[in-house]
Amino acid sequence: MPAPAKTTDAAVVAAARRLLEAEGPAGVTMQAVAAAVGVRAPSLYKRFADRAALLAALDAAIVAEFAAALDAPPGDDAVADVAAMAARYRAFAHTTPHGYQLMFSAEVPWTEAVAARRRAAAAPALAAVARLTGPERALDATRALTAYLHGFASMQASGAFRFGGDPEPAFALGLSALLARFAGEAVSKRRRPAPPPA
Amino acid sequence: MPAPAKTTDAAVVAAARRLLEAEGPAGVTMQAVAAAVGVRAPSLYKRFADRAALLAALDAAIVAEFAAALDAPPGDDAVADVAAMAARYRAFAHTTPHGYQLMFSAEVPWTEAVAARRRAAAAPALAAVARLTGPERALDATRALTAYLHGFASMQASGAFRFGGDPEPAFALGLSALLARFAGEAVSKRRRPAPPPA
DNA sequence: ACCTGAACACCGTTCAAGT
DNA sequence: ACCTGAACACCGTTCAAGT
Repeated sequence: MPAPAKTTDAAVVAAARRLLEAEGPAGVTMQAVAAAVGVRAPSLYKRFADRAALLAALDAAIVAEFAAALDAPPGDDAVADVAAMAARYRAFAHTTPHGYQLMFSAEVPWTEAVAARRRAAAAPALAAVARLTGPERALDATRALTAYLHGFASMQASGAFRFGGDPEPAFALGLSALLARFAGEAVSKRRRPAPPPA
Repeated sequence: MPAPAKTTDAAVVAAARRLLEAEGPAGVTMQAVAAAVGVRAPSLYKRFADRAALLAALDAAIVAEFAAALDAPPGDDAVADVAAMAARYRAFAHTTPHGYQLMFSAEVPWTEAVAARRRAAAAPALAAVARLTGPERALDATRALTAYLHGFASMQASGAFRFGGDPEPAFALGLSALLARFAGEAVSKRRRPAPPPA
């Protein structure tokens, strides 16, 4: 009758999280995770239906980390707030590349629960962008900005931009183009005088 | 002494290409590729050092496909040329998602040869952007644009943007913001009158 | 109730043996 | 020269048997 649990769901996910960042997704094997919590691989199937379910739980933990990393109280400059959030986004992707990439990986099966978590995590970003664009354009603007941030982060992570020098000016150029348009085009460049008539 | 080759490197890569698009990267196993060319898995090791080398050859084939899909003769409107290239970029990613994604996958080991192929494939895009920005800003602008296109394509492929309706207006918004900045800010929006003095 | 060893199907990879 | 079966280490997963 004694059946002492040797571990917990949370401990399993935490072990998976450590393995992910240390070894990449291929290092998150059922055997390695089990060993990290002092158990044999078959025991994990009492807690998670299969490896995909474990990865989905890991994804949930990472989305929470990510949302916390993006979070900051709004200041009085909406442009600066969004720019700062963009910087935090990049910092997270750079600091924890495997965790970041798992959120976009096909290894995490797409379910309604996954989608709901992402929407919840995106809400503060949407709100910050809305302060810049108004509510009408907030969704489109957030999508465009997120695409840009994700594209830059993932290309940098996968080794693109390895030549031709510093990618920072390129990042700044694209970001300022987006923010300027979102804010109504009067932000980071003075208007030039009208061109002379033809 | 007879030792008739049953297949060729090109046939192996072509079989891998078909498997990739049909089943995703996990479907590209040495056994499945071998079976597709009428051979047993160990024979593939006479042609490719290991699965990573096969994937590198597959990547080369895909980069060539991609470059061909982007290619088009320049017209007389540089903005329209870049916008059209962006549309072809998206079309490729949408039509052949697994092929597209392999180019950014960690499964393809990063080597100097891989990097050289990518630079060659990016040259026409760089040239098209240079017609818009001048040579000084062309590299930064191409990087920013590529990040945006890649981000949008990969988020759409991974199922983001599944809610809140059509992602097309978001794509158009971000693209026009980038192109307007690249072209010097006078493209898709009329200047507003100067704000009244404070 | 939870844990375990043994087993199965499936990988990538090596290698001695065939022709 | 190229191909093959057999073998090995390693996966994910199942299940009967232990406590």
